[in-house]
This record gives sequence, structure tokens and C-alpha cells, in this order.
Amino acid sequence: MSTDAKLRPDPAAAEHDEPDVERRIYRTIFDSVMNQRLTPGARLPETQLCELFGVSRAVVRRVLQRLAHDHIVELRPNRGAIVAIPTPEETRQIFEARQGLEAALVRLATRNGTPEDFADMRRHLREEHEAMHRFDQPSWARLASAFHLRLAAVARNPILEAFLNEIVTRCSLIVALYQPWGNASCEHDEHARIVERMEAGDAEGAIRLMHEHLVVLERNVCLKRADAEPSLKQRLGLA
Amino acid sequence: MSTDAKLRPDPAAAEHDEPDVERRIYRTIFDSVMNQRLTPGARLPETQLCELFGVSRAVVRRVLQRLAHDHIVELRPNRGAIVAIPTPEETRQIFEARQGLEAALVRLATRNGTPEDFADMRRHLREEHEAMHRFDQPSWARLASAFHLRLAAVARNPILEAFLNEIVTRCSLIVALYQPWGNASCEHDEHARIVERMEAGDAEGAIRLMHEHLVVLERNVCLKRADAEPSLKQRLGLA
DNA sequence: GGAGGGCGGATTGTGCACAATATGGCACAT
DNA sequence: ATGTGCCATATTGTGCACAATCCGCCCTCC
Repeated sequence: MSTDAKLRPDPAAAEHDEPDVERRIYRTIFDSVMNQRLTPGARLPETQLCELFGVSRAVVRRVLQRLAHDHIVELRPNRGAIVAIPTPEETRQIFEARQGLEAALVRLATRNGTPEDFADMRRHLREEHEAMHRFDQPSWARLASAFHLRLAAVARNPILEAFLNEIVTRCSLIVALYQPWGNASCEHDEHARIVERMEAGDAEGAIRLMHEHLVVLERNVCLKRADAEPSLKQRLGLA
Repeated sequence: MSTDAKLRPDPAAAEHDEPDVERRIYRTIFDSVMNQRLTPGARLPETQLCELFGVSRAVVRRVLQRLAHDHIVELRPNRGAIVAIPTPEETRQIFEARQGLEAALVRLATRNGTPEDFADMRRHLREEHEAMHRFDQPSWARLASAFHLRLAAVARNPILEAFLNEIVTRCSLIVALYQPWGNASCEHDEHARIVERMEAGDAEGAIRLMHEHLVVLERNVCLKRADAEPSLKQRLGLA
């Protein structure tokens, strides 16, 4: 009796988790990239992924293709997949795009956010604040990104939300490349002030704060960009 | 020896255009959707596509998956692919997202556009104008969309450009669904005025004009949305 | 006559085997 | 000793065959 999902003679515990396993693999790789266990340039051989997740190559290929479309991995023909390596030029474009997207999202979130939404965001800010004071860098980095995603959710537009999700993901890649130690710029206050302006209905003020916040973010990356040593060695962290 | 460019009976002219043929199939389906030769709900059986393009199912599947990621087709498990059918709610979201995106793009295009860019756009506007006066509805629809894509290109941000490309594509799907006859709202002047404001360096003015232009566009669709029932019948008939 | 169940055709999902291609090491010539 | 070309190996790309699933149809039963 194998626990392998493919070999299940039992029709009661039906197998409709086939799309689920695909999502699981995607999330695993995605989270590994976010947590910097998989750094830009890391190779992702199909065969290894197959035996690691116990699926066939067709499944792995679909997942890799989705990741490639989301610009998380790069598919090099006949040479395999690697975790994407954003170039400096792409970095500039990503931050520029993010400025435009976040402005639109702040405007919508100010219009559509309910008091519960803002209360939720404040609760989120407290977590973020605590993580920062605990010097819990991984949690803090995740929460700091989550703030922007939460804001996008409050805007009530799944399309723009998906766009920002992709952009934030790529920003995390950039941080992994150009800022591997992750110095915690104390952006908590900036987040808090943005929420405050939004709750007051001052969309333009919130947009201005967000703009400045993102400028600071980009500058932090740019400063480190000079000493970007491609650490293309010692990867393969998933076991 | 077929005159059909898609069939490649000649083995001598070796096949190293494998990434190219994939892009060609994508573009063919994409353009067909844009030209409304493929209307929402149309089925896309893998086998037929295989023999039409003379490729194997693996290739067709990759193309269909890319189209699905771009929200041009919908992949229903075990039931095949169909051209995507935007819902009214999605329509609202798409136009809302488009407002935000185009505002950002107009701002960037105003900043980054060269005199040559604007001259090019004016040339484009003349074509558009002529097509409209020729009552050449297919050309006009294509050119009207192309104006917005051209503007996105002038903004010099490939990421936002790609986002707008996806949005405009989905808008074309919506027009195909809710506005099948395609009444030519004479938006030429609106386009022209936007270019004029951008060339004058007045980003905010151009953004306001673009906003109003898009409002008109959406209202044209909304007005027709009430009597969209015949399309629903078609949807059921094809599905 | 209507409803439910079973059946056949068609289409997609998956695994496997083989071909094509790139990479790295090795031998050889200079 | 160094540069060059070739070959072995690993990895990806592709086609094929079979299994699973779904839809529409028809037959049977109530």
C-alpha cells in the first residue's frame, strides 16, 4: 500500500488532488525563492525535481513553465531551468512599474477599503513591527512584502493585485541578488503613515507617501548594486 | 506540396526554428482572437491544432498554456480549451485596471517620448482616421487598440507594456462578446488630443483626457451589456 | 411518456522511450 | 605547457501509445 497519490486503489479517498500537487510544487519552489533558500542562478534539473516530488516530467515542466511566465525562473532551451537573475536594467524597470501600480492600488484601496480592512492592516503592521524589533529578518522581509500585497487585496481588483504580486516577487529576487544580508530599513513607520492617510480618505497624500517609500526602497537596492557578486556556486538547497 | 505556409513537408529545410514555430502558433491564435475570427467560447481541440500547424501535441499544449496564462483562452481540465469568456465582473475589473495602467503609462510616455515618437503616433493617428472614414471596421478596431499599445511602447517600460498588452487583449475579447457589431465611436479625436497634451509635456492633462476616453469606451460596452443574451445563447451552443 | 442508467465516441492526461543538444573532460598537436 | 578538437555524459525536447475522463446518445424501466 503505497502512500503515493497515483497508486490509490481506494476510490473513496478520490483523487482530485492532481491540480493540487502541481500547485504544491509551484508553492514549494516559489517559497524557497522567497526565503532565499534558492538564490538567483540556482539550477532546477527536471529529473531531480521529478524524484523529489514523486511526479513525472510532464508535471514538472508545466510548473517550470508557469514559474517562467511569472519571471521567477528562466527557461534556457536545451540547457535547463534556473532561478531568474534580474539585470540592473530590469531592476530599474521593475521599480518604475511598481511605482505606477502601487499608485493605482493606493487610490483604489482608499476608495474601497472598509474600516475592517484598515484595522486588519494595522494589526498586520503590529506583527511587522514586532518582527523588526525581534531582529527576525526572514519574518520581517516576508511581512514587509505582505503589507503591499495586503494593500493590493484591499483595492478589490484581482487583476492589478496579480500584477503587483508578480512585481513584488521579482523585487524579492532583486533583494536576494543585490542585498543578500537584508538590512532592515525601518520602513514600518512609512507603512503606518500610508495606512493612516488612506484611512483618512486622502488618496493623493497616501500616494505621495507610497512614492517616497518606494524611492527609499529602490535606493537601498541601488546602493548595494555595485558589489553584486554573482554567487553562482553552492546552491542545491532542497532536500 | 501545400501552399499553406503552416505545413512543412520539406525535411531538407531543417527544423531549428522550433521556438519560432511556437511563437507563430501563438500569434496566429492571438491575432485570430483580436480579429474576432475566433470568438469567445470557440473550442480549440488539440488534435485539430496539431494537424493544422503540423506539430505535435506537446507544442500545442505549451502554446495553449501560455494563452491560458495570458487569459486569452480557458483551460478546462479534461474538457479542452476554449477562447476565454470574460464575465461582466471581470469586465469591470479589467477597465478599472486599465485606468490605472494607462495613467501610469501616459505619465511615463510624456516623460520619455521623443519628438520622433510623437510624430510616429501622429502618423498612426492618420491611418486610424482613414480606416474610420473608409468604414473599414476591422482595420479600425485593430488600429484603435494599436494606438494604446504604441503609447505603451513610448513609455519605455517593457513590464507595464506587457501588462497593458494583456489588458488590451482582454478588452478585445470583451468587445467581441458584448459589442459584436463594433460601432465606431469616433474616438480618433480623443486619441489626437491625448497625443497633443503629451507632446506639450502636460502629463496630468493627458491623463485626464485618457481617463475620460476610457470612461467613454467602457460606457459603450456597458450600454450593450444588457442585451448580451444572444451571445450567451451562442456560448451555450458552442460549449 | 419521462427519467435514470449504461454505453460509445471523442478528447485530454500521462508515462515512456528515443533523439537532439549542450557541457565538461581528455587526448593530442604545436 | 597551452590551445584545440573530439568524445562521453547528462539533460532537455519530442513523438507515440495507452489510460482516464467527459459528453451525448440510446436503451430500458417505471
